[in-house]
Amino acid sequence: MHNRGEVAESTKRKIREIIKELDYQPNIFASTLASKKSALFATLLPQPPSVEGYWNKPFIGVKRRILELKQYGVQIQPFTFNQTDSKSFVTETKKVLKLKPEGVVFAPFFKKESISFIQELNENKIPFVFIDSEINDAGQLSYIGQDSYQSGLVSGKLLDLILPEGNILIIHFAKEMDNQNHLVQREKGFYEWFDKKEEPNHQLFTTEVENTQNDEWMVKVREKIISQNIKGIFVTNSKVFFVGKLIEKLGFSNIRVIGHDLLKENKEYLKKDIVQFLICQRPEEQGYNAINKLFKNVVQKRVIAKKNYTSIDIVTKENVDYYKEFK
Amino acid sequence: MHNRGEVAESTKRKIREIIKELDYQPNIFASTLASKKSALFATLLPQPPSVEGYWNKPFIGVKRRILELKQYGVQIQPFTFNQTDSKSFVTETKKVLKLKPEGVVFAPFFKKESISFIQELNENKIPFVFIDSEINDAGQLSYIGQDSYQSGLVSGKLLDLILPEGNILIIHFAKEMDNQNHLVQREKGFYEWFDKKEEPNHQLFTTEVENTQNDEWMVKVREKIISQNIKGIFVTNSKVFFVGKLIEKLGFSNIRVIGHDLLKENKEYLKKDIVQFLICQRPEEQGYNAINKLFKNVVQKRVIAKKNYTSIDIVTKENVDYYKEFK
DNA sequence: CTGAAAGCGCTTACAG
DNA sequence: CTGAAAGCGCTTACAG
Repeated sequence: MHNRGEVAESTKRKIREIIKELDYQPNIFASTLASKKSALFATLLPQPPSVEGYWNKPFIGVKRRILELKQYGVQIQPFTFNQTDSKSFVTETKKVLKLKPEGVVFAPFFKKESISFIQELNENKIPFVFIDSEINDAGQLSYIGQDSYQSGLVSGKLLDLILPEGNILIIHFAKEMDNQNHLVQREKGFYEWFDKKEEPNHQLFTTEVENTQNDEWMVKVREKIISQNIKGIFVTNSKVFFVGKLIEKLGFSNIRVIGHDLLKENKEYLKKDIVQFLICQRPEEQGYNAINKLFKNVVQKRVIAKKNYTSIDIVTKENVDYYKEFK
Repeated sequence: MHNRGEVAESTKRKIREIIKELDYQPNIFASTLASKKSALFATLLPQPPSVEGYWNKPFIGVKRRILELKQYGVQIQPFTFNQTDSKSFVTETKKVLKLKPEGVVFAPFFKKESISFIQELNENKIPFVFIDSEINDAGQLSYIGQDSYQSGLVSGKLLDLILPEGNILIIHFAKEMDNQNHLVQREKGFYEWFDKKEEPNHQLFTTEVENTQNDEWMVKVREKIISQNIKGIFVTNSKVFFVGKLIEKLGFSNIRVIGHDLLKENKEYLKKDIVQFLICQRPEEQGYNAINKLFKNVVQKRVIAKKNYTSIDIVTKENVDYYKEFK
């Protein structure tokens, strides 16, 4: 039945008929119990700076699916790198390759460094799934995450909607921002919204904040807010709570703020009405799905979709409590 | 090990220790393969008026979970009733009771009639799960659906946000609206938003449309729009496409519209910018979860959460394409 | 009460 | 090449 050697075509047909007639459905429990397959996967994700950091969330999803798949003999070896240090990323990719896993889930955080990693993965025929940000046509099995450009567009629309007048400051809290593709895309989408407006009534400015160890960055941003008549701020990643802190500390009022992701601190600023909208992307689900796609392809030999865009959730003070991590 | 008769306390302890030591995890495949349990569930949901109707969606989720659970021996008997006829609901409840299923998923659409059904279910000790709308403390195993009051509040906020001036019309496309609790709750939440505003600048009106067979209702609503200076419309259920039709037909401009649920027609009006926001609730997920909760409780004897609120998704032209039915 | 055997529906190594 | 047997890790009816 399952392609064992040569069978006469007529017999094949007969068997298929019987299968159809009886509506035969193989019992997956008996099947997996008897087969005893196994697989080793690796994950390579950013190390969250704290237990409240964004990257804990995808990893929660990863662990959850791995736990479920233990029964199938699937194992995982997690690796993490430092978000502010592209060299640590390279070091870890080498460890991954040395392990020779049967599949890899990773965030192509640093574009340049990711490309050489991908080349090696392809050479070794190790299937891989992108999570969080993507590189087009790199031979990936699948991408799991937001459409960053479109999410930028949504942010633009919403900030425009709540901003009667004044200018807008886009803040990237990141090092090597140009090497981080999804931040670039979010900014692009955001600009696009205002570019296509017929009667532009806001001017846009962009700034990068690389270091938040001390409060120096606040001085600079404050300066910009005042000199450029900033009334709206868009933060391109999950670090919008820094802007919340700035607003609280310096006592600004009437500044509208949009950021990303449901971190605990971000949620607090949402509830305090200092941040008006958070754009969210179900990170636990992403981690869960990334492992699941790998499993379905590698172990179950199924074909899977190349792009798996997560929803672009618009979260406000009023609906935030209904976005929980898994059910 | 699994509570078979009397075992000495000391032996029990020893066994538990060994279990812990080996980190023993029972193999669910072997377990379900050997046990051969089975269960029969019933669902009682509204009959969708067309293949595009809302109630197809929860049922897609129901069928999906049932298909997965076939392996566990779970079977389902679906019943449907006519949304505009509470008597058909009563008729079907009788059929359900006659079947004596081991669990029921149903939408307590008509409050009064549901209460007597619930009484019988409780008497027969048949566990049941509410979907879509809920009745408090009725002995349900769980509720799966939105927090309708809160979702009304979100609608209020959004319509307020995009409405510089003018009045608001709330339309219920429903018969026996007072008997449909979640519509009442949505309206309540919606009003609440405007009630707590410090400087009210919109007046609210409510109307019910019971019959959409012909276009008579349009005449009446048109009259209201003009005489009461209506600039915003909120439709409390998935029938907002009717308002889209009205606006297209009568050529109104500058009316802002908010409604519910991602029906195909609603989506079209969203894309045409005739409807500005749709509040959504992941209906397929709800159907899937409802069956799953029943399964977990009845077959797996697990304890499950009493309230399972779905997220209140804010859907616009820009993010609509990323809300797909299941992944 | 309790130990040991049969069987759940498959897969796979093996003998013929 | 192909049929029949062993075994996956459990549950449960049964004998003692």
